[in-house]
Amino acid sequence: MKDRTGYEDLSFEATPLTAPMEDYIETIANLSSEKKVVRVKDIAKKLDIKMPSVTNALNKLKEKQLINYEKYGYVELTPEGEKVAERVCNKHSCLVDFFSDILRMNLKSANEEACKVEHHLSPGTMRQIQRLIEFFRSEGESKRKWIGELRAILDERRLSDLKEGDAAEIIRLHGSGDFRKRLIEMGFRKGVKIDVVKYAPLKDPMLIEIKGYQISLRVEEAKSIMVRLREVSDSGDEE
Amino acid sequence: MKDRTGYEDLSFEATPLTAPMEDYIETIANLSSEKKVVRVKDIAKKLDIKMPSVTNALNKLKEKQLINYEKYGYVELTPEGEKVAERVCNKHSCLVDFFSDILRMNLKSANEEACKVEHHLSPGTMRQIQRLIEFFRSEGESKRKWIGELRAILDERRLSDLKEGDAAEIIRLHGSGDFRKRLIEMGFRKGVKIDVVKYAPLKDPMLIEIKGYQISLRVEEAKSIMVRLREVSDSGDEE
DNA sequence: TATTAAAATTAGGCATGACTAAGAATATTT
DNA sequence: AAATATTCTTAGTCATGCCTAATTTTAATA
Repeated sequence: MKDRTGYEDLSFEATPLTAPMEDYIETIANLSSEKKVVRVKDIAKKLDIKMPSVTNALNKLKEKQLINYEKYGYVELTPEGEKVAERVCNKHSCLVDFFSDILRMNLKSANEEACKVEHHLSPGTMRQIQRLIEFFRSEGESKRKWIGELRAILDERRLSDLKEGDAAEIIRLHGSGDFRKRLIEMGFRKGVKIDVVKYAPLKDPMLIEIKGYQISLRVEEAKSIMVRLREVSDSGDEE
Repeated sequence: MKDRTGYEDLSFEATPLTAPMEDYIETIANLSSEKKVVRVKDIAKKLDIKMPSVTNALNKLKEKQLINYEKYGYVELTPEGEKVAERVCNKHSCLVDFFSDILRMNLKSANEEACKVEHHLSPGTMRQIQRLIEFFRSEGESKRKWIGELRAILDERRLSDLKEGDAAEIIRLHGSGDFRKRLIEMGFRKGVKIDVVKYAPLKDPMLIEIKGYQISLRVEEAKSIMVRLREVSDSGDEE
């Protein structure tokens, strides 16, 4: 910014932070409430990047006066940085609430999705989402029934959309006669409980547990099995 | 990808598109339904970037076989590109619906916000949002009342959050006695209608029309005036 | 057809933000 | 205290995706 006023740079108009920079601030804030001191190594690990990238970013954040940081030293947010952190963290947790409480996604997915969009939504939009959440949470007799209806819809998934550790209950079977028949023979019926044990490395065959037996299903097959989430909720992340 | 199978590159695993590249595809799709032919200049204008940037991007998209494009020629999506476009456009319109119908934002804001996040949400999340929208749209006697309640909440804004052209009605006045008193003298009372005429270039003083008079208000002042949207809805984009 | 105007391209730059390789500073151990 | 390990930084590279300036191609007009 040109110094046309005669004042020092008072940052009348702070450059808005880029998404990655917001991520750094957020991570630093999280780490400092977890640990005594925040180190380059920790940040690198949390963000899954290499240390030199962190050093580089820290120098930029220092220039913007968002952190206190000396070479080889620990990292701390300045009051200004704290402000930014609070804004970002509020967005994040508001979005997590939206994804988990309203859209009924599991916490892991909710967190991932929040991370991806939190840098891109305007305050106005966040305010509206906040209100939506509050409305859902506020009590009300008739409201409860309605929310139950909505949840029944949102909790219905294809078996293939579940994640490791998710627990569900069969609602119905789609698909053509042949495979469907085999499923029924194996005990896939409405009301039967299913647990997702794990996915193969490439995420294709999925291993599920049903009635005490473990069965491996191709994802394509699992798509025809509609289930309702129990306990932990979820949303499929991949198509 | 290394050619370890002996096959040519069949793109088993197409590189996922970056956000800007998805934007190009989306823009091309939109333009081709608007116009007879799609030209570099049109794309540049729509995305508000310069032509060389477009040329550059088109060459990359051509390599990925998403568009047909010869030097100095028109641009067309390949069938593969159409698929991508459909995916992206579906996301976009689903999000617009969410922001406008559910969060009650005006179309312009809804579109802007959709553009910003459409590249970052997973298919699983989109599916849940889609269901939420469908649920809101499906009819139901008791549901209507409930939705009305929600809208009353979501349609409440600070006057400062409105956009040019928005129409609203005063709900109540916050703020301390002095300024509040002046407002009341000027006719700011519950139920009175207000139109936002325009904002000054820097968005600070806002010009509103009330009871046939035009009044200029500082944004800080307008924050203390709570209104309910009529007709066109909106969400404030700036803090 | 020659000339001008518009559109598109090439070439070269720049900011971000990641990386590797190598070396310097700090901590830890012996 | 010296030796080793860990942590951190510097220096230099690379991919994206934008830009400007200058040139070339195509289209429109005289």
